[in-house]
Amino acid sequence: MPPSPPFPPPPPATEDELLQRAARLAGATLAELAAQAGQRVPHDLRRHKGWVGQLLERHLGASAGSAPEPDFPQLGIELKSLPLDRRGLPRESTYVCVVPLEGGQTGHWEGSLLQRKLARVLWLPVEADPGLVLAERQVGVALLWSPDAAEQAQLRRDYEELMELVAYGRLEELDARFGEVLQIRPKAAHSRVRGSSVGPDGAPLQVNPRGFYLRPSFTAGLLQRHFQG
DNA sequence: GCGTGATCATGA
DNA sequence: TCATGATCACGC
Repeated sequence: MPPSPPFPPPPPATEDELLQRAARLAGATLAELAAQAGQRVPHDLRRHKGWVGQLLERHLGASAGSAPEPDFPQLGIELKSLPLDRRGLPRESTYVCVVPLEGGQTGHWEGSLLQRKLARVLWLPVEADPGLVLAERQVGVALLWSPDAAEQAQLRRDYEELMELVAYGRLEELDARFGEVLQIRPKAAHSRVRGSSVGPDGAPLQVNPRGFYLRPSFTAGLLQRHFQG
């Protein structure tokens, strides 16, 4: 019997180590990964929405917890699971990070939390067709991605456009339709949650917290860029 | 309560 | 079918 590796594993020391761990997940079912983690597979995700992502985090040794920084701080790499439908297209937008609603951030792309989180992302595709039982869904081949010049430019344009509205206190007229590849949507336990922001006149204002999300068309594009033509 | 992990549920 | 706005669970 080969010795069982420790579980959960410690944070990967190098990028290669992370990639090797991720490669071993390809083809595994969620049932297999849950068993290795000593967990039971929920019947559905309705009350376990982050379960798949957190299971993958544990298998890879992610350490950042809920801190606002990449999942592997030493490596500067963010981990994202990507739920795919039967066509291989993303079913959902991808949450990236909270939108800074009051000061602190300049609105400049460089150095922003969003830019740091998207600088290097380990995408882990996971089957997510509604017709597939959760336990039988398989993990796909991981992709360590950085935005290319075009993607970077588009992200930056959207970020600056969106943050300009935020900076001018025009949050109330900002909705999910803004942004070509990046959007801002509510991100809270529920719609009654309030957080501090600033109104158009500069006066303090309490609003529902927001998050940055990548549109499915954007993640579909980066998958195609790497796995197809 | 906040930021993380996300998916759900509804209307167009 | 699809995007938006709403919501669920966890660690601290």
